[in-house]
Amino acid sequence: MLFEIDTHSGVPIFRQVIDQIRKQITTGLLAPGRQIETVRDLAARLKVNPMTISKAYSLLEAEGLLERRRGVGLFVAPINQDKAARLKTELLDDALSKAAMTAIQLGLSETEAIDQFRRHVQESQIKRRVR
Amino acid sequence: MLFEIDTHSGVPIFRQVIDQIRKQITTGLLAPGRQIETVRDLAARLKVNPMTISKAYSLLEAEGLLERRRGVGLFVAPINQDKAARLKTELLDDALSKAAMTAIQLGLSETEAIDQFRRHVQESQIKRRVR
DNA sequence: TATACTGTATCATAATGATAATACACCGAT
DNA sequence: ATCGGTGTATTATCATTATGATACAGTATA
Repeated sequence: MLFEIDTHSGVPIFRQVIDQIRKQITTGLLAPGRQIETVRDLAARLKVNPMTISKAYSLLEAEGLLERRRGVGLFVAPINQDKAARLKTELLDDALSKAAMTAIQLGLSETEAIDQFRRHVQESQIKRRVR
Repeated sequence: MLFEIDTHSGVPIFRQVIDQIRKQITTGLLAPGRQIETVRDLAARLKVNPMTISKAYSLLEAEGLLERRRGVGLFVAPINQDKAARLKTELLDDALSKAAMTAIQLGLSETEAIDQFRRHVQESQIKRRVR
């Protein structure tokens, strides 16, 4: 479960953690029943306080995406396929609409915006392959 | 100079204000020499504390995008075309790369990602026209 | 039954962001 | 010279976010 944190973005760490895990659950990268990285491990890896991770996990549990097994750890909750799809659409629309609005605000034409976006998609794919 | 603030995004208000004004300056929507909305006015419109706006403006001044005229107000600074272009590219790349990464993380193919993005661009254009 | 893991509660502390109310220096125009 | 408009400094207060250190209940396993 690899991801990074941007400490300069102004977005709270626990929210970034939540966002990343949400993505990984909706795509099935984190499958239901699977145990997620322990609080202490993730905290150490991100060089962040354990309580910050615990907070993120607790909110994800309240959201119904994680399940707690006392003394054992936190696991990905079983998830309805419809719900997963809805969540995924929500995350996607949010990200894309923000970017689209920025491109339009910056005065790009539809074609220009899409060309630029294509470039970034291809770069992202490369990064992903390299990992 | 119209824009909105999302108080639920976790991103500080003063940063959102800075982002919006940066966009409007780099595109020339806010032309050099033009006076920007007063601290008190913008604060009232966004229903936000004046000092929060003052902070945003001060940082933009430190960045060289605004100029102070004592007792009068803040004005858009003259800006090198190269610099404007560079800033614009920076803002655009930032927005698009984030969105692209999200789309890829969510498992979309290049074609799917672009199709979805096109949809959002068209929606943004409509919103813009309506205003 | 120890031991070593889970998550989390509980303090205290600190930085950051935002608010509120007041006051001040500055400028332009009446 | 006064008045109303600039931005901003000041002081106090508050919520949120994050840290650090310590401690504890629950569970699995040796």
